[in-house]
Amino acid sequence: MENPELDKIRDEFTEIAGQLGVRLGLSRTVGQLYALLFLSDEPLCLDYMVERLKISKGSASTNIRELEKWGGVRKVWVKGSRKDFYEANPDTLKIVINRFKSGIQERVNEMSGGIDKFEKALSKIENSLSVEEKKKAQFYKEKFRKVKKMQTLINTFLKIIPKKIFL
Amino acid sequence: MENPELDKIRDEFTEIAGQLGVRLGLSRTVGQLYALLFLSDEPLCLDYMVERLKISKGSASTNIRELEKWGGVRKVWVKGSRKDFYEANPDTLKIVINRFKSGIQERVNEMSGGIDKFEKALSKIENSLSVEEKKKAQFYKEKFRKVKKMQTLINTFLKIIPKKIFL
DNA sequence: TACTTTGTTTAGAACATTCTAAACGTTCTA
DNA sequence: TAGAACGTTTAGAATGTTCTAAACAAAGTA
Repeated sequence: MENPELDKIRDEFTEIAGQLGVRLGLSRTVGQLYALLFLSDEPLCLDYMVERLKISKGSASTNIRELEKWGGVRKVWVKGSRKDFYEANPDTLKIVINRFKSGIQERVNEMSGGIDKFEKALSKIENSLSVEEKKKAQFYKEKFRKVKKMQTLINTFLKIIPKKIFL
Repeated sequence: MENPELDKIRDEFTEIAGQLGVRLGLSRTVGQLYALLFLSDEPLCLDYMVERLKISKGSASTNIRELEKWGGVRKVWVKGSRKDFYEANPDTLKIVINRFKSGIQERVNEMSGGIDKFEKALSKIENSLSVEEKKKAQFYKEKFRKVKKMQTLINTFLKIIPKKIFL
């Protein structure tokens, strides 16, 4: 059943997937877990993954749930076993894209909040500023507006992504 | 010239930009440096940035060049000074997008190479496999083809991005 | 040539992340 | 109810990243 050549290919594939995981802001292990499930024609239990990837039970547990959170895997029930089994969500591309989108959106929105705050702060102190300082404040305001415009563009764009990429 | 309120706003803005830098796979300091230049109406020298951000000269030197590499800033020559001065590339959005694109593309291409290698390796050993193993090898091949398809989609999409977002 | 100014490189410190191992809690089984 | 089988949590180890400080290199100035 176990062929060393086939196993080697699988192991190297998971390794590459691990690097992709890191790039996506997840951990290496998350990527490896997904790859292992992606290359399996049946659901796998934690013990198996621990064995295959040579990782600890704790790490497997934590990371598989992280992966679940991102919609990368789902728990499946296997009759006759008390273990948790998992299978890969086959829609890999969607997972990757969602990971990206929410990552960007999160940060963009966080920034939006900050900018609003700054603009208010500027307006508040504007009157007490010298002519020179007023000029600077005005300059800042323009820059902030520019950032906001950028955020709007990004948000609009993110909304288009799924439509465009799944045509 | 220095107004504490204005300075506070600038400092908080650079702080947020630092977090954005991290999200983009650059360092915090890179983000902060860009923000500082972005909010300045004149080119700044390294000493000034060291002073403002309370970072070391070495860090400033290394990170400003990283930023330069990504097209975020450019060196400008200021008459009467031997120092290097920098100014922000005003096209922030383009920088961010380029950063993303090349980051993804790099990884996708790296993966493509790996997949090709795997497919060749599979073809090579195919004959020496048992019936059961052959089935597994076939299964792997299908999966690899799926990954390749995904990569093609992503590449196509990345080519569209600039057209769509700058309309 | 000696000194100053400026930017770069690098060894190691500080920090953040992610892993492991072990303790723990829960649920099932005998 | 005792023990086994699992998954989860957590303290600390291992690892990786990015910073600082200091030595260094280069190039101008006196």
